[in-house]
Amino acid sequence: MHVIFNEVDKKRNTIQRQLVLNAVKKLDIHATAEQVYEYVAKEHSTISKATVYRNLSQMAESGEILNIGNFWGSTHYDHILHKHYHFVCEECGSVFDIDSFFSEIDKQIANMEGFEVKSHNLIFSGLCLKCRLKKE
Amino acid sequence: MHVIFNEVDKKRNTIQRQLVLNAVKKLDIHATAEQVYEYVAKEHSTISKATVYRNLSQMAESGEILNIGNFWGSTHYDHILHKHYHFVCEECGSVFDIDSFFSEIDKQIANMEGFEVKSHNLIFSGLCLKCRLKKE
DNA sequence: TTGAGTGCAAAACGTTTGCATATAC
DNA sequence: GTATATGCAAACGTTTTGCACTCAA
Repeated sequence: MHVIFNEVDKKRNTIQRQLVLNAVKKLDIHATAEQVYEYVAKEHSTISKATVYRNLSQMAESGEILNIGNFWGSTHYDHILHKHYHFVCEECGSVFDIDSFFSEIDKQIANMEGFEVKSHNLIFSGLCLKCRLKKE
Repeated sequence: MHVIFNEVDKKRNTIQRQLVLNAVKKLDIHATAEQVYEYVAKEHSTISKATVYRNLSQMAESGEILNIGNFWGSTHYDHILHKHYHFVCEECGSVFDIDSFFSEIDKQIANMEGFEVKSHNLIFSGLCLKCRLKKE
């Protein structure tokens, strides 16, 4: 677990790149590009959204972070790299980690259908604790 | 399985509404709003995209069709209502039905985390047969 | 008759792109 | 020095909205 991604991918180690990655980690809320932008802009107000988008896409491509899908109209990123799932609250849109993983099911589906299954993404939805309590 | 959705939801039975629902069924490709629009426009050229979007959202809300998520930048809809999963080809973007369903896992997650889990969405990705064969 | 549904055009939204400039290497 | 990354503004594709009009009930 000590791969230096920047060297592998030959990416320049810019301040912006560091700030974007740091934001995803520090925010720790499965942040969107917008949330990362707002966070980074506080300390480095000249950063542009394009740079945030470019870095997030690149880092997801290289595996430094994870693109966990599009919920509530935006792409969310995760800094936790081990395989796990997510829960999205249908009321407030918050995203939570679900620390389970079914490693066998890709093979099951591949055998059934003849596809080359490379991965799967499992999203639970419902009400988070906060919103559940608010409802009564 | 003979619920008359229009009566339940008090929706007017417009030509456009019928055409949109029919398109989702006839296309049978987990169509996007754009695909539904193009299909319907062939027989009813005056329909507007806004009407297609409005009807798709409404029908997904009421349960007449299923919003199966946002892949490749667009929301896809399914006319098959029984619980099942999907496979998205990362090469061509085609969406296929996977006729499996793990009915117990919502409860497992709920017990673990204290959320009110209402449903889950499982998306497999990889290469479809066509794209797999094209690759060699 | 009347208000839910429509068509249109404009706007909103998230995201990507072209280009001149800045900077990491 | 050079080419990659940046900032900006403009463009993009998807989806939503305001409004006057239409038509299903």
